[in-house]
Amino acid sequence: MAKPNIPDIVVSRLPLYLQTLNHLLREGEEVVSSDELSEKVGIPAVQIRKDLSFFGGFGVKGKGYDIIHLIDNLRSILNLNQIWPMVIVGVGNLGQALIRYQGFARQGFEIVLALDINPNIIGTEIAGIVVQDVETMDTALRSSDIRIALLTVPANAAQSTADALVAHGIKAILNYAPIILKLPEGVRVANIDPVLKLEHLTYYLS
Amino acid sequence: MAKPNIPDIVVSRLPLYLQTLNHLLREGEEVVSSDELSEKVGIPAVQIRKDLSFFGGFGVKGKGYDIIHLIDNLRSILNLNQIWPMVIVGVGNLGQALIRYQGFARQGFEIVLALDINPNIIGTEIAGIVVQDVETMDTALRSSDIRIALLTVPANAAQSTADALVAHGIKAILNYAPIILKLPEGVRVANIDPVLKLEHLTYYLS
DNA sequence: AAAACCTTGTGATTTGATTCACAACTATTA
DNA sequence: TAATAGTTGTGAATCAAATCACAAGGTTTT
Ligand SMILES: NC(=O)c1ccc[n+]([C@@H]2O[C@H](COP(=O)([O-])OP(=O)(O)OC[C@H]3O[C@@H](n4cnc5c(N)ncnc54)[C@H](O)[C@@H]3O)[C@@H](O)[C@H]2O)c1
Ligand SMILES: NC(=O)c1ccc[n+]([C@@H]2O[C@H](COP(=O)([O-])OP(=O)(O)OC[C@H]3O[C@@H](n4cnc5c(N)ncnc54)[C@H](O)[C@@H]3O)[C@@H](O)[C@H]2O)c1
Repeated sequence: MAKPNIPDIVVSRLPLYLQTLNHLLREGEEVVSSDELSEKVGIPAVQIRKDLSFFGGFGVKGKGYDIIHLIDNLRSILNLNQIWPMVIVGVGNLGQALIRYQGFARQGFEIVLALDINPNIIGTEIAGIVVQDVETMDTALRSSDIRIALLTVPANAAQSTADALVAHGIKAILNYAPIILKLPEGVRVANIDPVLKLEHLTYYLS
Repeated sequence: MAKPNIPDIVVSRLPLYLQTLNHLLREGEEVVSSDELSEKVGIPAVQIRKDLSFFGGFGVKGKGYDIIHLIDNLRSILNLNQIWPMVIVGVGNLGQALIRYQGFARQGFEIVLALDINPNIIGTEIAGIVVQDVETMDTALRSSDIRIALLTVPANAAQSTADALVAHGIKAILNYAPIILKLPEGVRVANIDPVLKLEHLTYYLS
C-alpha cells in the first residue's frame, strides 16, 4: 500500500536522512536540529523539514528532532522494521563482492539465495551461502517470501533473467547490468551503473 | 570549462541516451527517431529532443537521428574522446571486483593505479594491476594525469582518503562508501550506495 | 514569570522542469 | 509534381519542486 500522493523525490531523500541520523546516534547525539542535519547531509534545512512534514510533525519547536524517535519513524515509513530477504542472480566478480558485503545485513537486507548458471560456481560456498543452479529458481522462490532481487548477470542475460524473476514473484530489482530493463507495472527497478555516473562526471572535467 | 547554463539533470540523461544508442548501433541500426529512442530508454521523446537541442540540432526532420553522428556528438559533449585514467583506493571485496570489471575500459575508463593500506594486499596483482601502498599516493599521483578516483575504502576511512586524493589533484570521486563526503568546490562527487536504493524500493513494497 | 531566543511546520511565492502544440522541413507516395 | 505522412526543434503553457517568510510554540535565561 504505497502513498501515491508523496513525491518520489521526497521518498528518495529519506534514506539519506536515515543514514546520517544513524551516524549521529552512533556518535552519541540525542537531538538534532534541521540546521545541523542539513550541514551533515548537504540538503537545505527547510527542505528536510518540508520532506518530513509530509509524514507528520516529528520535531519539537525550539529544540529539534529526537534522533531515536525520528529514526524509528523513518524506519517505519520505509518499511524497514523487518528483515528483507533477497536473492542474487549472477555470482561472478561483482556478485561475490555483494554477497560478502556486510552493509546489507547491517541494514536489514539479507541475501538468502544465490543463483548462477555456471557449473563451476554452482555448489561453491560464499560467506555461508551455497550457490544454487539458476534452473532451480522456480522451486527456490516459490517456497520463500523473497521479493527483492539483486541482478548481477552479464548484460545480455539481464532482461530474460529479470523476466524470470518477475514471473516468480519478485517485486523489486536492483539491477547492476548496464541495460534498461522493461518490466511490467508494479515491479520496481533501481539501477546501479558506475559508467553512467563517470560519464556524467567527465562532462564537468574541462 | 563547464557550460553552467545547461541543467545538470539534462546532462545526467545524456549517458543514458549514449548507452542506448550504442546498443542500437551494435544491432546494426543506422537511424533512430526520438520516438524509437524514447521507447528503448524510457524517457519521453519530446524530452529527448529538448535535451539534445541544448547542444545543437542533431536530427533530420522527417527522418530522425543518424546514430553514429549522434553518438559522436554525445561523446564529444561528455568529453569521452579520450581515455580517462583512474585510481582506485581500497582493494577489498568491492575494489577487486571493480578492477576486474571489463565495463570501465570498454567505455574509455581505465584503472591504472590501485592503492591499499593492508600489507597482505599491497604487492598482489589483480587483472594486471599491482596494488601499491596508499602511502605512495603522493608520488604516484604527482607523476600522472589521473583526475578521477574510485573510493572503495571502509566508511571510517573515506573522508580522510578523499581529502588526501583531493590534495593530490583528484577532481572527481566515485564514492562507494556509505557516507556523505565533504569536499571543496570544484571537486565533483558521485555516490553509489545500494542500501539507499534498497531503502527507497522498500517504501513501495506494501 | 517575563523576556529573549530558538526551531519547527507550512502557506505563499519563486524557480525550474516537463509537456503541449505546432511551424518548419524532409521523405515518401500517388 | 502535388499531396500525404513523418519527424524535428522550440516558444508557450503547465506542472512540480524548492525556497521564502513568518506565525506558532517550545526552551533558556534572567
Ligand atoms: N564487476 C563489477 O564491478 C561491476 C560493476 C558494475 C556493473 N557490473 C555489471 O554486473 C554484471 C556482472 O558483472 P561481473 O563483473 O560480476 O561479471 P562476471 O562475468 O564475473 O559474472 C557474471 C556471472 O553471471 C553468471 N551468469 C551468466 N548468465 C547467467 C544466467 N542466465 N543466469 C544466472 N547466472 C548467469 C555467470 O556464470 C557469472 O558467474 C554485469 O552486467 C556487469 O556489467 C559489474
Ligand atoms: N562489497 C560491496 O559489494 C560493497 C557494496 C557497496 C558498498 N561498499 C562499500 O565499499 C567499501 C569497501 O567495501 P568492501 O566490501 O570492499 O570492504 P573490504 O573491507 O573488503 O575492503 C576495504 C579495503 O580498503 C582497505 N583500506 C582500509 N583503510 C584504508 C585506507 N585508509 N587507505 C587505503 N586502503 C584502505 C582495506 O585494506 C581493504 O582492502 C565500504 O565502504 C563499503 O561500505 C561495498
